[in-house]
Amino acid sequence: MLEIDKQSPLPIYYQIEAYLKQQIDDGLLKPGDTLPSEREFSEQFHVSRMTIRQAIMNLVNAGYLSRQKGRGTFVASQKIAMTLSGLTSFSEEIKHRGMRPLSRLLSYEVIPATDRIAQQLSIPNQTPVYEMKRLRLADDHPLALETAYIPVHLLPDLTQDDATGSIYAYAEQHGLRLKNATQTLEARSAGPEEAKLLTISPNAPVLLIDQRTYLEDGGMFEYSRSLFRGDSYSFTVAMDRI
Amino acid sequence: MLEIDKQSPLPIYYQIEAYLKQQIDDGLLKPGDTLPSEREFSEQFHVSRMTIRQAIMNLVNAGYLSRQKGRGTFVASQKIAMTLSGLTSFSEEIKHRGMRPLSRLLSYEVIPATDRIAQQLSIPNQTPVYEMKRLRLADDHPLALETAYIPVHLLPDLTQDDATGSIYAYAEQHGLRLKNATQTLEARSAGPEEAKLLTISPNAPVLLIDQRTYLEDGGMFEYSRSLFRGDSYSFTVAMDRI
DNA sequence: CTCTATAATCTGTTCAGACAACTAGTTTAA
DNA sequence: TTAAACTAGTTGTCTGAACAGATTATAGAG
Repeated sequence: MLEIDKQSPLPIYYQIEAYLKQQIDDGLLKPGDTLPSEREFSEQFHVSRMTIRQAIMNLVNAGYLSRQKGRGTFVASQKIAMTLSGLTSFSEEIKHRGMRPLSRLLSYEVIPATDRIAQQLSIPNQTPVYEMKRLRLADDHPLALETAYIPVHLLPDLTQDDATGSIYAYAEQHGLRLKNATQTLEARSAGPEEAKLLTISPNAPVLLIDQRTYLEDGGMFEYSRSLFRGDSYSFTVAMDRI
Repeated sequence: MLEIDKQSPLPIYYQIEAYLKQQIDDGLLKPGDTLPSEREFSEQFHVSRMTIRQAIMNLVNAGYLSRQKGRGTFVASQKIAMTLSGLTSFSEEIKHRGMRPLSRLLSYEVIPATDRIAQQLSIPNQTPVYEMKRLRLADDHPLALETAYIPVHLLPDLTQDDATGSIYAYAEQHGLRLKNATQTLEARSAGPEEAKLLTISPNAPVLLIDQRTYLEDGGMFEYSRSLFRGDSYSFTVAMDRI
């Protein structure tokens, strides 16, 4: 039974939201199950119906619940929720698939932005940017080849050591607030050098993923281009409102 | 200037939402612009602040706006909104890219579901399903090869003619409410027959997209597998909360 | 026993107001 | 001059209430 702490700095709706999400993740609430009505929740937790509503609506948007006017609130099928709440960090994703992630830094330098990179990052030509090439491995098997570009002025003190770990974590520790990203996927054939690094034969199919990462204030943080081995990586995405 | 119709069957928040979306799409509100505060809107439209909030929050979730506590509400960069509101129909997407979509029905039959298809559709083995193969063209150039499976009991009266047009539209006209879909993408090499139909050389890279479409009640509507030409198709997706 | 009207229950929408937390600019004190 | 305190403005959270619209169960009429 959930105890709500109205004194907590965490909002009440957030506490209820986390509680329900836990119940679903733990399997105590199964897909198709009917949830108590808003009024019942409201009395049970001694909070306003609008507060309950906010918790429920967030879970509906995240794909955990579904509701129908006049009928009630139901637990949604699980797969959608998994893919809708976008976990993006390479390390997290590999761990989630039950493998051990590893990165090898192939190169690290500061270069003036070329036309294409400047355009992708929405910055003037020749602006200094970090260029970092990394080989991504899962259980010691090469999985992807990534080239990332970040404007130097956003992270002026970044060192080669920092680049070995998670850049996202480093950025957030230095006051940058990342908000969202867009990815563009395409099928390509691997070139000779790429094939060698990924230990596949030349012209084998690879998934080319261009990623643009945005900051809270709307500015761009990073542009990266990755090549994933076609035989060992697939990408899943959920879409609403067809 | 927007006139709100409080007698309209359309909710007030929805009218405000549509009005703001229009302003953004028309370029009257540009990325980075600051919106009036909630209180100002509230007085301007003579509605409660909570109603304004609901309109704004929906647009924030759709990627059109962003907000910061203590600062205000701002128009977000456009690309994200475009990809976040998931337009999925092949025809719509091709039109959106300024091309002319066309479908050629290659085969249409009712078969008992094989293991793989039954599993993908969450139905018992051997259940009758429609199998429809279509070649998708954009401006008369072959773009994709699609094989779709739909349980017969969901659309018992489907004819070959119906299958030539939009199945989604047909399903909705017959009382089925589609809710969402998941897509899994992978890079592959084209086989000999596939290559011939797509007019590419054998072993050329193709994008394999598996799609599962769900109904409002949580049941599955369709499983389809498409092969897109790697040289002429890319797929974009937006992700929140990194 | 069947069909229809009614009632109860549910989510959806809207309101007016209150206080908290954060931001940015201004004023005051050292 | 500089730093701290204050203030006005903004979004975030929460309350309690009311009515609308959809769905389901129930009671009553035929």
